[in-house]
Amino acid sequence: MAKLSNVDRIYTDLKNMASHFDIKPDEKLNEARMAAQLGASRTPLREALNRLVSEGFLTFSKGRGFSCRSLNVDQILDLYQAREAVEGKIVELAIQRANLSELENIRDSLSSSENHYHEASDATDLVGIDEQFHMAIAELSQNAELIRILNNLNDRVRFVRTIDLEKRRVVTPQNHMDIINAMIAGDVKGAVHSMQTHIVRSSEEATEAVRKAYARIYVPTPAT
Amino acid sequence: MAKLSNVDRIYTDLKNMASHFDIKPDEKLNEARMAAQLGASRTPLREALNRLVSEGFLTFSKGRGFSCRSLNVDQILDLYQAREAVEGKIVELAIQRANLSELENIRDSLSSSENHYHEASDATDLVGIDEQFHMAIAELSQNAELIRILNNLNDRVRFVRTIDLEKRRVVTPQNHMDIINAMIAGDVKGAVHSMQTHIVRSSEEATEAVRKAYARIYVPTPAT
DNA sequence: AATTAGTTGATTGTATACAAAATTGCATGC
DNA sequence: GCATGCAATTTTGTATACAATCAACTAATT
Repeated sequence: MAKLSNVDRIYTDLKNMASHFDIKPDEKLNEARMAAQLGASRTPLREALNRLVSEGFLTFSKGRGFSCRSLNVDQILDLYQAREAVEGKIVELAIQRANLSELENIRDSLSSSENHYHEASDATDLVGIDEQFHMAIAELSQNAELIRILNNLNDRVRFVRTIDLEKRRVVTPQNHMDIINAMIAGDVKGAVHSMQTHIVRSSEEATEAVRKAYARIYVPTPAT
Repeated sequence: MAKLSNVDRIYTDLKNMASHFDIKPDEKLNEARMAAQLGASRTPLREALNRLVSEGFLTFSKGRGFSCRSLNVDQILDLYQAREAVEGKIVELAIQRANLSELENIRDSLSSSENHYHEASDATDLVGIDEQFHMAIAELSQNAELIRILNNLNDRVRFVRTIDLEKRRVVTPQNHMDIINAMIAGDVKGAVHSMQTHIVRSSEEATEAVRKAYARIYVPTPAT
């Protein structure tokens, strides 16, 4: 409906590639080749690349062009900590501003998706379900800026989280239930604490996940 | 030393213009005219514009080009709330990670700049001193992502804060002293609370400040 | 053998041209 | 008077051309 510009399309494609490290960490990317690959000229490509620089997916240095961001544990931990800050505030605001039925809706869709947690075949789905929960709460905060920041943070940790879940296969729907129940009870402190604990727990796996992510990036999968 | 590209220069200029609403809220900007004004062609201009879209200074819609973001109270309050979230976490991390002398340095430069608070002729200086304090603490958090987000938030509220201080002429160095003292004492709860209170207090003036900002934007100053 | 200078090739940086789309102004009809 | 449709004009969207810069390689000098 809302017309998508060519730049938007290129931007989305590139963001996916950068998120999944299809462009390898620190790898310089060739504009002409990439433009051809995406079926466009360098002009709209570079516009999209500039957006991604501002969003932390790429880096740029004059004369040397664009490179994928590097992948290291410190950066990932920084992102998780930023999520703690942002989502703590989000929970606080959501409790203030949401009405009961909105919160109950989230809780209900949570119990119904509990099945999915066990059926879900690949880690991508698991991460998707988790993100959906967090974004649903974020919407209730009614703070466009926090939503925007959280979206960006999610985009940038998604790959590592997916890799993490791929092997561990452990997801914690109980955490989600604790969070939403505390919110329904109006227990701000408890809800914020549950949320932050939930995120910290995820981040603790980050070190190992980054190592796995590297293996995944540099040893191509046999087939899909 | 670090070579600045043309795009970087244009980007910086445009960001200043957008920050100060030299481009009026919701005003569509003409690329050809703007390019001429900045002494460049549309190609690097559009690259810079795309960066600013990603950073929340401008909006873009296909076929209609770029516009300045709109200015309203809700958005400003959202930004202040995001600052609360981010700076709360920053204080927490800075206490964990900074050594005593680093904190004492900030305290010392604070007392020496107290003079400036009274001498400082224009509101721009006052806001600058305030931002410097907040960024100094942010550096001690050693979290690049939180620093990055805070920089962006500061850029986007600066104009309104400046307008606010211009008339009120009231700045609260005591707040800063309370924050840094609590940090030196290792009082995490107290420090976070002081920081957030400090920000909330500022945000309470936002409604009035936005009104003043509008007056400033649409009634050009006689001369400089 | 190591280092530096020079040369070549590839890649980025920017201007410009042109095509596509949107806006404006005007005329026409209701 | 107001809305509607069409033409003219402006503005945006993208490709391409070319200039400036960088990287890689070779060759010469110490």
